[in-house]
Formats: sequence, structure tokens, C-alpha cells
Amino acid sequence: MSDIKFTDRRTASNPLFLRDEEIREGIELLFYAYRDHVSDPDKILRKKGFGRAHHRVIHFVGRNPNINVAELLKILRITKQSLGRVLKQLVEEEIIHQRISTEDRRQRLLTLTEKGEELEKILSEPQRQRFARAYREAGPEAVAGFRKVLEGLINEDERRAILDKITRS
Amino acid sequence: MSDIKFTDRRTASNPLFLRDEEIREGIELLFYAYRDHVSDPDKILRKKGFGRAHHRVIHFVGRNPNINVAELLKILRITKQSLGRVLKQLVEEEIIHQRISTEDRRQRLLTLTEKGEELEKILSEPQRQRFARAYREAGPEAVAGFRKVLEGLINEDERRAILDKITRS
DNA sequence: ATTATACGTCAACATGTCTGACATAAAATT
DNA sequence: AATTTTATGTCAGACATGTTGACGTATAAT
Repeated sequence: MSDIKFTDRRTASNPLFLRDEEIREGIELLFYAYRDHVSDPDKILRKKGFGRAHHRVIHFVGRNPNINVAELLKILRITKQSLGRVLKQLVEEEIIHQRISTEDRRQRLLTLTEKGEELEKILSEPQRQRFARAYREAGPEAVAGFRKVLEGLINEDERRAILDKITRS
Repeated sequence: MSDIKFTDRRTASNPLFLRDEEIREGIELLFYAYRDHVSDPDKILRKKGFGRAHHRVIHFVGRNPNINVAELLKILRITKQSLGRVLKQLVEEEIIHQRISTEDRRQRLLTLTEKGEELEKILSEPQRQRFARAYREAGPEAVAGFRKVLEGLINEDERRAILDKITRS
């Protein structure tokens, strides 16, 4: 019974099953790709006594020099208490520099120090290499499709703002 | 000085910069897409007293009925002690069923119970909808490219095995 | 009979997250 | 000028998830 049902579902005349199956495969591919993608810097960080949280902060401060704390919290979607601990360590280790905004003296603007820039490069290098390889193997058209689908996976209400931020440089 | 350097780097005659930039954008897109993708089931799970770890177990047991513990550990890349805690809860709540393999009585084969199947559907539904929307908007060619690049991001030495597993059904 | 494997479990600890409460400085509003 | 709101920091306590290390048991393989 369940066998019959199974073969039936896979028939070419049932495009719904194909779509479902395709989607499931996409979800799994995304899991494995992301797992491997983040495993690279994780290894490096552990040796330095940092974790993935530190990497995310380093990355987004690097990408958004002079970002303030509230903005960073929005991107990372964590609480300020969580960020606080990580940020404190990074400031103590002189990876990140805080300065008071002249426009609004309540705000702390964050930038990478030189040491921070260096670390950022070290951390992202294996990720960039991984992407470079994948892009090279897949070709430019595939890359365009990759980006298009990723964009579509982002929450609709934030998509525009995120794309503007990413591609603004 | 740094301005000159900057504009210079972006010149069309410097394809290396374009590639770098493209890669960075890909890395960020992946971050945001993944962040939103996993946020859906997270909300549902917290209400039930489970976390992301439980979802991963539910997902992979659902996808690999009768998987044994060692196999599951390889996929999840966590220690058996970590898995043990989560698995215990899921078995107690009758989400996952364990039975002893007849071929090797040391092995515990894991399957979803009916209740587990239901929960799996509830959890993955928003993710599937998100993918369905993204796939629809991007079109079949983009989807092919998306998959191709994701495959390329997976560690080379495991890629073959993972692809076989994902697309075997 | 011995060794290796698959699994479970106990203990101790690290990290990253959370909620809630409170403090301070500065900006904005009345 | 006084009050309220905002941006940030911090303390305390909790929870989820991960780690190492050690040990036990049942079963399979040698």
C-alpha cells in the first residue's frame, strides 16, 4: 500500500511531488553547505579563545565601519547582553575599537583595529576560497541563480534594505 | 591616497576585485538567508520546549528512517553526549522511536513516530513555503544554479556521499 | 577467550543565548 | 528648565547546546 502510494507520488504527471522533493533537497543542501562554510573559521577561532559569535561581530563591524551597537544588534538578532559580553572581549583584546559619535554622544561607533582587520582576513580567507572554488566550478550563470534564490529566501520585509547594504559599496 | 586605491580596485580592468566583491556579497547573502530560514522553526520549537538541536535530529531522522546513532552523529557533527540529551527527550516525548536492529543488536535504529511525523511537518512547513516562494520567484534556471553552487560549497571529500544521500529517494 | 564496536550515562565545564532589572549619559520634547 | 525618551552598559540568574573524560554493558568480530 505504502509502496504504491510512493511510486505514484513520483510520477512525472505529478509535478507537485517533484516540487516538494526539489525543495527538500534544497533545504538539505543549504544545511550541509552552511555547516561546512562556518566550520572553517570556527577552527581558527577556538584556538584564540573566541567563538562563532565573535566572528559574526568581527565580520559585520568590518563590513560596516562605524556601525553603532543598536544597528549591530538588529543584524545579529541577539540581545544587547549577549552582544555585550562578546564585544567587551573584542575591545579588551584590541580587535574592535569603540569611539563616541560626535553627532550623538550616546552612541558608540565600532570599527576594526588594525589587528582586527588582520584577524578578519585570516578568518574569512578559507571562506572566500571555498566560495571561489564553488563559483569557479559552477560558472557565472549558476552564481547568478544562486544569488537570486538566496535573495528570495530572505524575509521579504527586510530584503530591500539588506540588498542595499550588501551591494552598496 | 586610500580613495585612489579604492577607485582603482573597482576598475573593470581589475577582474580580481570584482570576484572578491562578488564573493563577499555571496557570503553575506548566505548569512542572511540562513538566518531567516532557521528562524521559522525556532519560534515554533521554543513553545514546545525544544530547541534547534531537536529540530535537526527530527529532520534527519525523518529523512533517514532507521538511521543508527553513529550515522546521525556523523551528520550532525556533535558528540554522542550532546545528542544523547536531545534524543532522550525526544524519545520520552514520543517523537522518536528507537528499536534494536535485528542485524546488529548493538545498534539502535531511529524513526519518527506518528507524532514525530506530524511535528516534522509543522516545523518544516514554513521553511518549505519560504523555499517555494524563492524558487518560484527565481525560476528553474536560477534554482539549478543555486543547487550547483551549494554543492560546490560542501567539503569536497564528503560531497559525493552527501549528494547520493540527498537525492537517493 | 579476547578485543573491538555501538551505545548509554555520569560529571564537570564553556559558550552563547535569554529575561529582567537597574544605572548613566545624552538627546528630544514639553 | 524639567521631563521623557533613547542608546548603551552591566549585574544576576537561567537555559540550551556544545565539549572532554571516564566508565559500563551488550554484542559482534577476531
